Amino acid sequence: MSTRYNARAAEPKWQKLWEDRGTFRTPEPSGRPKYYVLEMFPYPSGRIHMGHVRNYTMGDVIARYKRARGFDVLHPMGWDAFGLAAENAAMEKNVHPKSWTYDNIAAMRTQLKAIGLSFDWDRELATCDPEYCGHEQAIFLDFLEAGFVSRRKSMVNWDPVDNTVLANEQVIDGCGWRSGAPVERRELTQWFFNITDFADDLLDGLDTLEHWPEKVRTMQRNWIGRSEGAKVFFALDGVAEAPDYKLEIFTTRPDTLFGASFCALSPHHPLTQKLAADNADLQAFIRKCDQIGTSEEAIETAEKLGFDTGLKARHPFIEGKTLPVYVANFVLMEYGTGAIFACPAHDQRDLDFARKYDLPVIPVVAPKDLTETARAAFVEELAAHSTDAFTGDGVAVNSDFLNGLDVMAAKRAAIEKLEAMSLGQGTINYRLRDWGISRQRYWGCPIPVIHCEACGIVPVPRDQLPVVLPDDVTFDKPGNPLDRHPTWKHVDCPKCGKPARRETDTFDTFVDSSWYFARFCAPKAGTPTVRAATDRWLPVDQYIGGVEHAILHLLYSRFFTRAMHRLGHVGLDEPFARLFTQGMVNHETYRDAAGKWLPPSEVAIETAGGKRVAKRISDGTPVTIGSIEKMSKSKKNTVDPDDIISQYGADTSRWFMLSDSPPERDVQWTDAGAEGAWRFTQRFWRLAAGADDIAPAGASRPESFDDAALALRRAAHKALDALTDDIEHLRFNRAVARIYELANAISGFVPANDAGKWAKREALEFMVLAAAPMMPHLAEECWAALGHEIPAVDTEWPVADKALIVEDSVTIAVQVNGKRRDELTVARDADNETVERAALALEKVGKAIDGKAVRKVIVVPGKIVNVVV
RNA sequence: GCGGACGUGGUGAAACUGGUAGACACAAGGGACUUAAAAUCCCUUUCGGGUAACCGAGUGCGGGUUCGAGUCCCGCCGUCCGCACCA
Repeated sequence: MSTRYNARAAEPKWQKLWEDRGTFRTPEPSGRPKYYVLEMFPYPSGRIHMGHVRNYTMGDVIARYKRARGFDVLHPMGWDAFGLAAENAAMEKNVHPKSWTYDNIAAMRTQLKAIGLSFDWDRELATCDPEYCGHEQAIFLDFLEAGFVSRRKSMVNWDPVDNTVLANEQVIDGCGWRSGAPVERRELTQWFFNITDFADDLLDGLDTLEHWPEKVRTMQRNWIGRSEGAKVFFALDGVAEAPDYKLEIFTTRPDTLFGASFCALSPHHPLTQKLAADNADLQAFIRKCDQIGTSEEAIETAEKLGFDTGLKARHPFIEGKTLPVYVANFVLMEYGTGAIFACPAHDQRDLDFARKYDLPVIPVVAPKDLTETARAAFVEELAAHSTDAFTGDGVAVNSDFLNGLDVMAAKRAAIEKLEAMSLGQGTINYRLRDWGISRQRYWGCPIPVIHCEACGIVPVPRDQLPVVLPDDVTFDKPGNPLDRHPTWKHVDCPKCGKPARRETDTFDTFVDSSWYFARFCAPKAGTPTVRAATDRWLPVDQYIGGVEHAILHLLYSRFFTRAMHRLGHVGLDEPFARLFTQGMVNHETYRDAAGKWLPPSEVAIETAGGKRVAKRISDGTPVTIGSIEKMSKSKKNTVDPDDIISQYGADTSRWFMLSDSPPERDVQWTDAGAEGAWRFTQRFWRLAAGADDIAPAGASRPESFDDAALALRRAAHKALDALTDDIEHLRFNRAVARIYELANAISGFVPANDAGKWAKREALEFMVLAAAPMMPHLAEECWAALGHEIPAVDTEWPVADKALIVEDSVTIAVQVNGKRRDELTVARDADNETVERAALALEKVGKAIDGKAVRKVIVVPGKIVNVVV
């Protein structure tokens, strides 16, 4: 044996062996239980980063562990390959998005393979592959036929410089994230998935996802934002062009209608727009509202502003009463109907507005159980002075037929009355919007429809799929290259044969990632999915990824699965049975004297007088050590996995990513930590491969063991048992600690006889096999050195002997008045009386009792004795 | 503002359903081996007092429940995340 473990030589060797043997190829149905492990697939940016290493290592540990436990494992990998970055690269570096993307994929595949991940590479796919696109287009056509898709005008964020639509998250402080130009609101005809039709189902489904983080479920619940209430129609006086105009509003508090003091319209409400057409003051007001901006700060400090339209709305319940109609900056067109009725007494915003414009405040709900006088005082105070609206539960007052009812009952009664009068109806409103999927981009999956003057929207016939992107495009001009391509969009209508126009918008890339998990079940099939395959593998048993996808990707995938279920592609609604969101990888930041960010590779850290001091390696100038932040290019605090792997090996990186921090929390990358992990791989190697005082492989178990050997066996079985449980629960940092414990136990053991040698081999084999999912290459190397022909990866997971885990005797703490005074070793099954007597006999206990009368003795078997005096 | 998570040594963290707080690792200090260094091995390391045995304090702060609280309850303070004029 050489004295050093050479990861650089060993790792490729074992990777090749696994590949040659087809070890990780997904098995054909075998009757064994299945397990589908999936990590969110990456965007092929060109380089793997440490976050990927962490994410994929966690998945790999599970995949390898489940494989060893006898599961048929599906563990695929692919590429979320469409997206804007490829077009930006095309513009900046003059490379074609396609070659840029596929080159990146090739580079990243090589990097991922160097980590030794147990993917079935035969199932690899990229969402930009024409086959994948074609199947996605077929699913879209299915959705279209099934009525899950619609096409309508909607307001979008339009970047006037880049000539493209921006997603909400691409708008920063009202400007395009790339161009910096102020974003315009523009009305555009767009394709939508009717996700709101599934809103209730998506909401209810969350209750079944018990193995999802509560946090993610809450976020989705809030995002869907279901609220029950009523639509109310207010007849308007003073709309000259439409005397019968009815203003439709949404409210969750129909019980407060008797407290209404005004109505308010969004600046973007159609009626507002109509009124503004010949009203310059209103136009100016609308402009003022739009200028306030969308930053959090602006919204938080924004004053309530209103513009009196002069219109009057007729109160639905009070004959002859009218309410002024304002345009107000705090009313959003995107929510509800874009118009409200305001009850200042019971809504803070309405109250702020009413106090500012001196509108009436009419309390119609009072706290329960107030005396007559107290209630009158409450009403008086709220109406006249208070600046705090009363939003709590209570009883209706000043509300005619609602008086005396509590809020819930009053809501119901109000809705009933509105419905009877045909002035409104109970309704449910969602915050969730339909999913706009049109993108005016080149590098995406083309939407497979054709626009014909005569026939309208015509789906591309299925035998003409996939609609592929043209290669000959230019990026020298802003806007969508598909749109200005000389020939691509010109096609004959499949229905009437006349010249027609291809849809030039492409899908939002979230569409691509909404079904890839289903495609992985049968990635080569001629149909988008194969039902037998999705039935066999879905749901994904363990899905792992970052929390940043808690809402969009996961919600869209849940929607897709439901829609695909109705069409028979899959047989279930929820694609991901268990979800785990892992934390980020952080690193210290460094800046030079000029405040410029420096990468860790250019900085040397020294410890002087207990303080850490940083210097620039090149010239020794001082460097400021900054805060610990998520690794990012902008702050240059990144560590390249390739560098780490070439320096220490993949197993060291994997080990370090799993140790110390709980997987759901952020982990800090430190050089010292990485070195520590590397030192341990070496120690592990010396311990396992260098052991010359162990029994031969396959030797039968001795009849008896001396105390030291028995203690080692106990330690080994205990560590194995605990580690197995830790991996089952994804507590990788604890699993790592168990390996350290076991290694420490083995290090301190010297066999005194053959039984001892046998015990040491057993412990070493446990250690190697238990570490194998985490450090697979090192484990193989050690396993072979221990004399095994069959690779560790094909060796079954060892099972701990429960009899060895339970100790015969236990050490328990003895407390006096809850304070620990001594400890006591007793037989595991000693009865309470014996334990109590032994505890009281202890010298230190007697001293602590100090002659006082013992009032009570609590004995918790196997845990503790507490003497109360 | 609303919702959620969290707060434990110099550091990352353990502590299952209330039962010996600090496992395991990093860092630091000391020692062994070596001509020397690297590597390795051993020891110390929650804080305060004491040579020591030992004593006292200790899981953000203040209360409470309990024989017993890092863990449960109430009220604060702080950090992080999500949402946000949602009618």
